[in-house]
Amino acid sequence: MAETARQIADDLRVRIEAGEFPPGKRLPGEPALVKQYGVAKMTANGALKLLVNEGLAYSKPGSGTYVRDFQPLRRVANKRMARTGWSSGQSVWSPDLGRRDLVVADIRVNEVAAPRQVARALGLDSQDLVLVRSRRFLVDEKPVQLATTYYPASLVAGSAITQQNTGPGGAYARLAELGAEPVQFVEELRSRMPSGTEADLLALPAGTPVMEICRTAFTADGDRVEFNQMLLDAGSYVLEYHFTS
Amino acid sequence: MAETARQIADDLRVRIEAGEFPPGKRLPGEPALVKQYGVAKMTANGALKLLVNEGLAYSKPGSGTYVRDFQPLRRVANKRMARTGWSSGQSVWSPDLGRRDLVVADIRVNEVAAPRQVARALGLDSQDLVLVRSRRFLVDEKPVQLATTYYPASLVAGSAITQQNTGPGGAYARLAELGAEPVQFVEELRSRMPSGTEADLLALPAGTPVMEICRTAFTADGDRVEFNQMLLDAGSYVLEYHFTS
DNA sequence: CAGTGGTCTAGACCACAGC
DNA sequence: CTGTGGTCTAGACCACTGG
Repeated sequence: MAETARQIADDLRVRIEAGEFPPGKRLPGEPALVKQYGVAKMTANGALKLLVNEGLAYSKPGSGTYVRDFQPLRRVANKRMARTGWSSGQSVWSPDLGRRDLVVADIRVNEVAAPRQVARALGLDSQDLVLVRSRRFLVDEKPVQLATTYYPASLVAGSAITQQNTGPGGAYARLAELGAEPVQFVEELRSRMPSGTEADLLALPAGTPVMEICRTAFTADGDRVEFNQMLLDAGSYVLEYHFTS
Repeated sequence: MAETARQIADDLRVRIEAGEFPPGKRLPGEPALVKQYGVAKMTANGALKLLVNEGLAYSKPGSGTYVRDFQPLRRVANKRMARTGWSSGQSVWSPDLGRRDLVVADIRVNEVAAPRQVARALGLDSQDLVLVRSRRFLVDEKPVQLATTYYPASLVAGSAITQQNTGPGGAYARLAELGAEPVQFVEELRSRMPSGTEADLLALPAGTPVMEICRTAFTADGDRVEFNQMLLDAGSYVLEYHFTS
């Protein structure tokens, strides 16, 4: 009686966390909330929308509102260091991750003048040409990551990096053949809410942030040979970094 | 004329990105939108709420809705590696960050039985005691980070780590004196929307995600001596990682 | 087909800002 | 004090789901 949308949402949140509504379970619908709490339909809708915007639930129009479940992928930035023995600690999240396939789709390759940000990252002039490879990664048909990679065009001209299929070992193997093997990396990472376009491309439910990663790759000589801009569905990923200090 | 909330928000977003409304500028208010687009007040409110939930704007009740501006801090996980010459590439975001002071507040120290997650991370039994240090970091009076650090109680008993002030060089210097200097680290990172409590503690505007970092610290022998759980205001931080592979 | 979530309207009341 | 954002109501229409 005379509850507010926020209070109804709080109530439901408590019951979700208490396990009354396990992941995947349908929450009480708008008509039920209207009857139970004696509020208007719009208020009930607002309460559910709060939960959705918090990323706790998602709604299927015409069907219901359901508790979300998380099964994030684990992205280990530096695999080689991670393999050394000392880092054998247990994972904090998603320790029992089944191995799921990462499918690459929508590969596009073209050559453009270096955008400002890219030129600065790679140490180029803004008139210099860069090779752009963009692609989309899917897991179980669901997009989880957009990636756009830039290479100095003069460096990779004629190599398989300019093809859709970069060949065995991928782009890094080709760079190594060109005498420009990347061995050192810097990643800059932000998190924010997605734009509408980004939300569409990643098929993001409301209430899901994205993680934006800008990775610069260096050769042993300190030359910058790759700039990779990634956009991850934050609900689909746990990132892992290993380092010494 | 019969615009929907989403369309109005799209319109405003375009104009924001075009520079018509620079950061800090007040957006057209609800009454203005009602008149301009011929919609109901609730629709105008919904349009502005969309922008707020995207993190593009914030509203000051009684005053107006304003375009947000970002001035993130830069957190470099491994400072030592970052100092080496090869990583001298330009920063992608916030290149001209002024040096702002990170103030520590609300330090609480106590001893409890290890929570499950902590026990697993530190390789302890759940009956083992851990020393818990929790604190809040502020920049310009605004909270930007919550941190809770756990140490095996038997390791740090009697040291200054059990005090509010850990002394010169901080906790790591004390660990080094105990023969347990942390030199290797694993960080696991997630991003998600905050709970209501977390949003309050960090004074987060709506539409701001948090980044959750779990860091485990190892000695050269591979012993785990610290577990640090951090919660960052995503709008206030850019993270930077350096590594080889 | 009935039930669901999504959205809009028109009007109302409140708390707060800032003059 | 007036103007602002925040929220609620009661009723309406739509598109979609699922039996």
